[in-house]
Amino acid sequence: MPLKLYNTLTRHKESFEPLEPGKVRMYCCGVTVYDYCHLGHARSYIVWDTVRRYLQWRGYDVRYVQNFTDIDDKILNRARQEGSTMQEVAERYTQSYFEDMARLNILEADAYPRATHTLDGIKRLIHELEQKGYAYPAEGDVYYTVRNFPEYGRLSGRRLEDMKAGASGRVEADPEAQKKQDPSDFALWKAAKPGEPAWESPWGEGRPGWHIECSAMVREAFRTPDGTLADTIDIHVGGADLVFPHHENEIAQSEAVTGKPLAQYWLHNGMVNVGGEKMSKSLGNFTTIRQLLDAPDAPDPMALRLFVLQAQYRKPIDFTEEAIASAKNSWETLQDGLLFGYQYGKQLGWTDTDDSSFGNPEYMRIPSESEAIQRFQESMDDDFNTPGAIAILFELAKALQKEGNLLIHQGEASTDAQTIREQWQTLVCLAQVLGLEAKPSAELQQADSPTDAEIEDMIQQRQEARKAKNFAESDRIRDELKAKGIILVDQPGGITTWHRS
RNA sequence: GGCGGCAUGGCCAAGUGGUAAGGCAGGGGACUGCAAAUCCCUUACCCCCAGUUCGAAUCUGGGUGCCGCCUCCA
Repeated sequence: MPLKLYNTLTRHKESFEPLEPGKVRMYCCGVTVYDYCHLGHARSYIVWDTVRRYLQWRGYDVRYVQNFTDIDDKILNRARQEGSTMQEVAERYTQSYFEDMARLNILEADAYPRATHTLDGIKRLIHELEQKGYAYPAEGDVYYTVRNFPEYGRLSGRRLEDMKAGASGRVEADPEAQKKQDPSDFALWKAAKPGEPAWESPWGEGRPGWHIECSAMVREAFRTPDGTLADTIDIHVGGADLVFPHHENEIAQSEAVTGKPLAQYWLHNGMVNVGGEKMSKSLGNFTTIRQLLDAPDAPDPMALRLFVLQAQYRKPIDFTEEAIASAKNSWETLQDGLLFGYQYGKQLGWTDTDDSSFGNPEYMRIPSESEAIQRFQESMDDDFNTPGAIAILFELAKALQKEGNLLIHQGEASTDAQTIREQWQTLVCLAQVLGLEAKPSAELQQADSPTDAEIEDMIQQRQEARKAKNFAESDRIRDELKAKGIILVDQPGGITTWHRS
């Protein structure tokens, strides 16, 4: 069964065939570093991180590259506001990006090209476009001649004529409009105004337009071993709001020069909505990742990850209190399953629970033909159907939950230890493919935690109170132990068992 | 106005021709002094209308509603 993915370019699910067998070249459009990332960013990068992990799990050697846009009007404005520099602002939010993503268990890319480090490549590309007749200078700016690229609009499924109506009105207010030969043309290079950061170029001091950096970065980041610039990569991803004009323009820039497709597959993630509306900076309805995760009663970052992956990546998701609350509870269930081995492994007679490799998926050998894994792969192969994949995780987690409960309450499981072990390891391995991981908390033995003997003693006292039908006293003892993390379970026959919560 | 997408139980969400996965939240029962925990059971004809078919949530046409893009945007 092949992996299928929905290609925005064709608007169909297609079988995935990398250019080079076994290898995947994947580029993700990153952030403009002028503010903290919000939940929209979180979704996008969780989704693409998951896609990357899955491709790797499928055996592909993936090169994953994601850029930082560190030259931009918005960064500049921010710097002006706070009397800082573009570089300083960009650096700060680049760092905050890494911090936020690490919390969400998003793996680092293989390379993080930045606009400020790509100036040579950008200028070379603009020069080539100029030579081939796709670009023209105008008063220090350089624009792309959209009319000369017949394929323009193919990715976003629109024609130039159709866009005119909506674009008028706005375009006329745009000061750049005077310099453009056509309203659809877009800037490749912008002349610097006095006091703005600027780079030398054949067209005068200035800075690159937004779209050109990605075209230049893809060429350089995926060079062949002999140093030849890359023409085509396998997968290009980003938010659905980048389809037009950003990705459309990237295609126009790159393909006009190379004559080859920029990417074989274009994948786009759906938006995060708030009250049915897109979460965005301009609407002001955004919540930053750190706001959510640092709030009192904040969800575990994995709960946020779960919230995102519980919807298929192309569909919009609504960010609500209720949804997060639900995700928190869901994560509890999954987390208990992931920690099962740490909690019950010894009791089941597993001999390796103290090994340093215990719980590490890399050391787990699970039967790849198992039903759970087959179904997991089937779901994920269908355009990364993470909700379907997560359902399998829950089935495993619930089965383990049941066994754990039986172990606590009856002292033995209903299945043999080896089968349970396989279930647990399967769960841990598959969850890791989705980036969902639970780490055993380092035995936070509270200082006031009573010893086993003390607990037994108190249970004995409570037993006597119960015999005397002094239930107020027996309940008091039970509550006292509960406050110390000891849960009592009264069994039929007057036996009381206990465990630490 | 143009282009595209979505509409499944209280909430979220899979399923794309054979009579509805999963999560969250509920309900009932067993057990219990009570509770907790545990165990068992349980909740949908898939927006509307018409059509194709032996059979449609699933295909076709029409309608309604919501959303995204067309301006910076993940």
